[in-house]
Amino acid sequence: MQRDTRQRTAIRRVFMSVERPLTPDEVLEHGQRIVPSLGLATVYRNVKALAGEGWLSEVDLPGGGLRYELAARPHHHHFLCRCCDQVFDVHRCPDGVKELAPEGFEIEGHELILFGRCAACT
Amino acid sequence: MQRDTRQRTAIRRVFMSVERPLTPDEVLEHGQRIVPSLGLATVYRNVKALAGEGWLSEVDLPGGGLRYELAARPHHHHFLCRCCDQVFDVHRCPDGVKELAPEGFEIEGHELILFGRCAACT
DNA sequence: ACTGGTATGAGAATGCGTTATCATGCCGAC
DNA sequence: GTCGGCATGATAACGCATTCTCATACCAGT
Repeated sequence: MQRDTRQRTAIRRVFMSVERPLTPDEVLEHGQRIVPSLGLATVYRNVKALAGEGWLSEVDLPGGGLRYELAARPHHHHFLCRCCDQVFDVHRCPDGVKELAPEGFEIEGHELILFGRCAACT
Repeated sequence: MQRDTRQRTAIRRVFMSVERPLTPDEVLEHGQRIVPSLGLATVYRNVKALAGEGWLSEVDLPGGGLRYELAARPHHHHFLCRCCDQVFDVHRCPDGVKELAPEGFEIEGHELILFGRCAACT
């Protein structure tokens, strides 16, 4: 059975208040502002559970380490700031992606990552 | 000073004969067909050196672990086969990528990754 | 061919992200 | 409020990619 703990509630609140994918470390940092005793293991456990039940989705970007974001977001892509390593959402998507694959290749999905400097780092 | 060893020559030949990014393990596997005694440490050393001198470029895709490819290739993107984990080149690029960034964000580069099944795995 | 010195290779060691351990805390049904 | 049992948290352990170690091999200049 799924208990409703302060920690789990805090982690959910973190994702609902931030509109970008977070690493477990970032979740920990934000979550400790709500529950100071929050531990990293708890973050991993809950984030994995929330992804398992479809509430979060995994975001696998270059640079190692999975990030997580709310699953209930429309199709979008990501901007990775080379300065602060934060990831931001990009809500537009180029047209014609499906037509880019070589002959005989079957496209199931795509990911577009923009690299650069975010507004705060410029 | 840079010596011209059988191993280094073999590694260069591997990249010149394959038109897709390779992981160190893939380089080892292909290279051992030329120099059977080739070791993984040597692959890592040479691949890093060749990237340092600009002959190879690093390809950082989701899924962990850097891949390498010839640096002297025109702009292109990648197709990651979810079945065999090989990466293939995609030579076309969607238009208007530069215009996708949010206000105040400065784009320095972009990477488009297609996921699916390659021709051999279909 | 000789020789100095760099490159190699097998395995140990490292770094890092993630997961397991287990005593303790706290949720929630009673 | 009491109590059983899952969740938590500090830390150890793990997996994996990558790098280091060092004795040996083999380029390259003579």
